[in-house]
This record gives sequence, C-alpha cells and structure tokens, in this order.
Amino acid sequence: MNGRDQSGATISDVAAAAGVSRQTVSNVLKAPERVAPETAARVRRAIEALGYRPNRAAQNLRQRQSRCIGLKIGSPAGVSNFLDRFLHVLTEAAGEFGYHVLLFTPTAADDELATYEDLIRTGTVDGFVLADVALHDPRPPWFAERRIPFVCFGRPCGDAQDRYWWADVDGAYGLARAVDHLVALGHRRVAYLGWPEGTGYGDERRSGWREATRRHGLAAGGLDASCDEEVSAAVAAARGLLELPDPPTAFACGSDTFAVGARLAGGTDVHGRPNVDVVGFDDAPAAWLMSPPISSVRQPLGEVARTLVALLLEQLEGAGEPRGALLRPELVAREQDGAVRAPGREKKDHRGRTG
Amino acid sequence: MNGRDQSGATISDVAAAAGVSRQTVSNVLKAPERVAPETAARVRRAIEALGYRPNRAAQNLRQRQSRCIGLKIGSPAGVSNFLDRFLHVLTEAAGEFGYHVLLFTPTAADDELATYEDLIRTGTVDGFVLADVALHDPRPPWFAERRIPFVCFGRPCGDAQDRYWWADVDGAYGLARAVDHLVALGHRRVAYLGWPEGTGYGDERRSGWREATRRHGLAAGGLDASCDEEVSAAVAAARGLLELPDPPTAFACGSDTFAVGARLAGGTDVHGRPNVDVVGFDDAPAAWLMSPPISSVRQPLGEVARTLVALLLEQLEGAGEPRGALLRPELVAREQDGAVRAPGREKKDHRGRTG
DNA sequence: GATGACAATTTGATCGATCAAACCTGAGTC
DNA sequence: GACTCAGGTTTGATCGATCAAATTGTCATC
Repeated sequence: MNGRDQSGATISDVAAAAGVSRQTVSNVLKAPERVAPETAARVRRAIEALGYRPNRAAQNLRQRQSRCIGLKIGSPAGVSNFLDRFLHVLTEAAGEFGYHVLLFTPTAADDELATYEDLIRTGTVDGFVLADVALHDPRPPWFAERRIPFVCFGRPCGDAQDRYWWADVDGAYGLARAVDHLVALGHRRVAYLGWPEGTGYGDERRSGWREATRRHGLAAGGLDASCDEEVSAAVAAARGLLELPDPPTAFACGSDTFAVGARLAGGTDVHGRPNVDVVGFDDAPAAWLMSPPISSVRQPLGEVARTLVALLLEQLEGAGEPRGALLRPELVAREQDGAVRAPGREKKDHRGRTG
Repeated sequence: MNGRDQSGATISDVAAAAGVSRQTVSNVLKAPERVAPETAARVRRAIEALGYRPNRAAQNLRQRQSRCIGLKIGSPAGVSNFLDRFLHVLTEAAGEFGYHVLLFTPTAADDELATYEDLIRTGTVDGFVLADVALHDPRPPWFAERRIPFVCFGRPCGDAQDRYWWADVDGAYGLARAVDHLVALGHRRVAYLGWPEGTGYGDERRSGWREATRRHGLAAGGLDASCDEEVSAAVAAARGLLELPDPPTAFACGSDTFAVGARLAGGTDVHGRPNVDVVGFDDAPAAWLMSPPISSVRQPLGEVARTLVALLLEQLEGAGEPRGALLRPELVAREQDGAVRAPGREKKDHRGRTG
C-alpha cells in the first residue's frame, strides 16, 4: 500500500451517484445558477454522501494556474518576529482568495533568479510576493521583462515605481508620529538613530524624523546617527550622541534594534528608570520585552498582506495597470518614564514548541 | 491578455523538435538509462532550445501527489525567531527532496481538523508536519484514523508514541548540559525555571536539570520554579527563589524567555555585571541580544527538519513502520561573568527507534 | 404547425504529463 | 530460416477536472 494515494471519489463518481453528468456536478459547484434547484440538491446530496472534494491537480492543470503564491524564505535575520507575523497574515490573506503560500529557498546550484523562473515555468506558483525589496533590487525589472507576476512589499525604487505593483508602509509617517509622541512627553531634543544612508526605507524613516522635528521647531543638527542594525553597534552610536555637549533626551529610531541600543546606551537612574525615552519601529518582542517596554511604530501588516494579495490577483487577471498602495503605520505607546498610558498588547498563550 | 498564462513548451513540443515521441523525452528526464546516448543528447538539446520545463500540475495529476508538505502557521507567539529558523530549514530540507512547504491557516468557518482533511483530500498536500504538538494533542490519533500522513516535531505523548512518526530534540540532555556548564563555572546552587508541570517538553527539560543536579551532588530542593512563559512572570518567579535564605546563584531555564527573566531578576553589581548566571534554551535573539549575552541550548533545527522530511517521505512511500528520532541539542556558551569559556561542542546524534 | 428563444443538461475535446504495454530492429542461437 | 531476446522507441489509455459546443426539452410567437 502506498501512503500517497489519498484519492477518494471523483466528479464522475458523484455524477453517477446523482444520475447526472460530470459537467452538471461541476456546475453545481462553480455556477449553481445554471442548474435546476432540485438537480442541484440531488447532486449536493451525492457530494455529501461520497465526501467528494475536487482534485486540485486536475483543476490546476485544466485551468492553467496553481493558486499558489511563492515566497522566498531566506536566512532568518534580525531580532524581530517580523517574518512570523508577516507570514501569518499573508497566509490568511491568501486563504481568503483561495490561494496558498508556498515557500522556497533558492537552490544552491542555480542562481536565485533561475529558481524564481523555474517555479513560474513549471506552474508551481502563479506569482511572487517579494518581501525584501532592496533599493536597487534586480528582480523587478528582470521579472517584468519575463512577464513574471509579482508584487513588492516595499517600493521598488530607482526606476519608475509606477511600472510595478507594490504595497508599502509609510515610514516617514511613522517616524513623524514617533517624534510627535516624544514631543508630547516634553522632549525638545529628539535624535534619530537608524541605518546609514542608502536603504530606501531607512532614508524614508529619517526624512520623517527630519520633517517632524522641523515642524515642531526642534534642532536636528548633529542629532542624526546611523550604524548597522545590531544592538552593540546601536549602543555605541547612541552613546556617541549622548556624549555631546548638548545631548538628546530621546531617540526616534529606525527599528526596534536601534531602540534597544539607545535604551541601553542611555542607562537608568537610581530607581532603574531609563534616562532617555526611545521609540522603535516594528513592534518586535525585543521592544515590548524590555523593562519598561519600549514604544514602537507598528506596521499594519494585515492590511499590507491583504493589499499585496489583492494586487497580485488583479495582476494575474491581466486587468489594470501597475499601481501601489501606501499604508499608514500606527504608534503603539507604552509606559514611558514612569508616567504613562499604554494600549499595550497582551500576549496570547502559546502552546507548542518553545519560543 | 491574461497574466496567468505562463505556459511555454510542452513535452510534445520537445518531442516534435527532437523527432522522438513524448515518452522518450519523459525517459530522458526520468530514466536516462533507457535512452540511447545520442537520442538523449538530441532531446536535451531540444529541451534547452525550447526552454522546456515540465508542468507540475500535469505531473501531480498523473502521479497522484503534490510534492507539497503542509504546515499550519498559527498566530505568531513567543519572543524567539524560532519559527523563522524552523521554516527556513524545513523549506531547505523539503527542497532537497523536490518538495515544497505550503502554509495554511485554519479557516475560521470550519474547524481546524476539517482544514487538514481538506488539504489532503483535494490533493493540495501529501502530508503534514506538525510543529506544535501539545501533550494530549488530538491530531495524531485523528490523522492516523484517517490515514493522513504526518510527522510530529515533538513526541506525541499520552498514547503509545511508537504508533506515530516523529522527530524531537532531547530536552533533558540539553538541560543537563546547561547544568554541567554552570557547575563548571563554579556554581553549586543551580535552580530551574520553566513551565508548570503538564507540558511534555517542559517536564522533560526539568527532569534533565534534576538528573544533572543529582549527578553533581547538588541540592535541588526548593530550587524548582515555574510560571507562564513570559518575561515579567519569569522575573517574579526568579525573584521568589532569590529571596530564599539560601538562594540559587545560577538558573538553568526552560527557554530563553525564562532566562531573560532570571537575568533581570538577579540584577547587576556596581560594574553592571549580572549577579546570577543563567542558561536559556533555544538560542533566540532575545538571549544573545542581552548584555552580556546569555548562554543557551541550541536545538539542531537543520537536522530536525531533514529528519522530519525524510520520515514523512518514507511514510508516503508506504514502507516501514512508524518510528521516531531523538536528536541532541548543544550548548552555546557565551561570555558569562567575565570569566568564561565554552565547553567542547559535541555533536553526536543518536537517532532511532525509541519506546 | 413550423420557428425561434431559452433554460437545463450532456458530449467530446483538452490541459500535459506518465503508466503499461506494444512495437520495432538487429544480434545471437540452433 | 525461424527463434528468442533485449535494448530502444512508440502507442494508446489515463489521471480528474473544465471548456466549448451540441443536444434536449419547454414554451411562447407568428
């Protein structure tokens, strides 16, 4: 016995049982309005009785589609469970449209682009979600040339971005909200700590800080630091600013990693309260697990995922022109400096393997 | 134009171009030994020229398989990027066997088990990896009854575990290594902090601590604390032990979350050095991002993933009896208390039937 | 009563591969 | 010359669904 064979009733079996033809059964499921009510009822009873479920491979073959969305999963990076969360919402969003998310890693032998092409050409997936679009990512133009359907999470910069389909989170808006929050707490010297120039999203977040400080009439000169996204590097960079003659009292950061670094660099007073206020970006566990928890700008991941899937399907339909959607993140304010409010976020229980 | 249609050359096109029959082309790819070398070369040239790639839906239909492994992705939980890492290695391992990982979430309407069954019955996946097997998980028996192929990451406890296929990490072994490490650092009072009784893996890790303390002739009475896996709860629980008349000087913990809690509860001396040494489990970023970084027991995830996939495929072949593999984690020792050092890293795995 | 319009249902072809069996062709054997 | 034998190749059927076109039956219309 081969464990592979899970086959049950086929559409013909149902048709025979209900005393109708294959096509009528198909119509009951796909276009009920074409079928007389009594017939439909009879067919439905047969379906129920036999436990019929349509074979996906057969559908896929006939309809020339896979109803799968490909997603490359690279080496896990960063401190956040960002990918976890994104995968979850993406899978949910895809499911709402009858699609599934199919993971893959580039095979070592071939180059990465070949792997993408292969998945399309074999009909394993219908299109891709690119979750890690870099500033001068070669993939968008390469895919476009080959008519490989895809959507970007993040704006494919460089060349005209309205040539592609994308959804993104407005990082500048998020940083502006972070600055607003810190200003509301009474801060007048708010620094920025983030990636060095050259990453699209990093530059955008910085620009949001810049705009907000200007709007509030704050000084920004010399309060702009950058380093690799790594806690120890962030500590060092933040310390650099804190040793200035007129140091910042708060940090709006490009990501939670930087925020953790800034928090650690600032140290605590005798009561264990942090000396500087910080706001991060991404709302990673690393942020809310600190004590006290760090406020952070949260990306509307669910909305991003739904938008990505909707755009990809629209593209697959062959209708419409490439377009993008810019979504707004929101600040999750947490206990800060003793005095505070916190919508906070409660942890759900977690069964299963350790986390 | 419909963006869906990615169809290229078919096997018949290649056959025509090479002046052979469909089947010969198929043989060149699947059973080259049956084809004369010159013919094979000619066919290969045609394949190359036309850029032929076999259509996966057609293969799947004919061969009655999907070459997809289903994985439920629930709400992201915990502080670790455990799932990220696992997904990555699982995808890689699946890829080595020509398989893909397909994600899904239970649809709200149906119950979860129905979703699993549907995926199998429609032939969307060939089997499942259950990455979150709880102590009295209903799924294993339910699946077995319906002959739904699956492997568990973790031992399906309760009823006879040699009725199922599984791979797991030896948590007791890991905790024992953690205790050994702490003893080597000079500690004589090593506490355990982990989940309350009732989780399979938690109980096992505790038993490893218990065994090791006994082996080293250490006292263990009263040094066993438990709480929910949550930093603040862990801080409170650890503090409880530290306020004992004869408090522990080190903690071997069930997970990194507990370890972070213990570290925070212990506080630091005037030089900022932690007062207690802790060892975590999982080697999550939360552990190595602390300052100083926390030593942790790392699960051999890559090996786990390969084993899971291999076992699932063996099961799909219908050959062999259910069996499990118990893999050994390794301690990742990090700078601790100024004085340090990592013990030798042993990397032997003992796998095989247990029971 | 022939005609067309329409709804309900069926038929045959097809998607692109693989399976199983049949079919050459030439070499070796008696 | 008839025979087997095996390697190499082809043929026809099949997996399970959907598409496109054909068929049947019903009823109103002229």
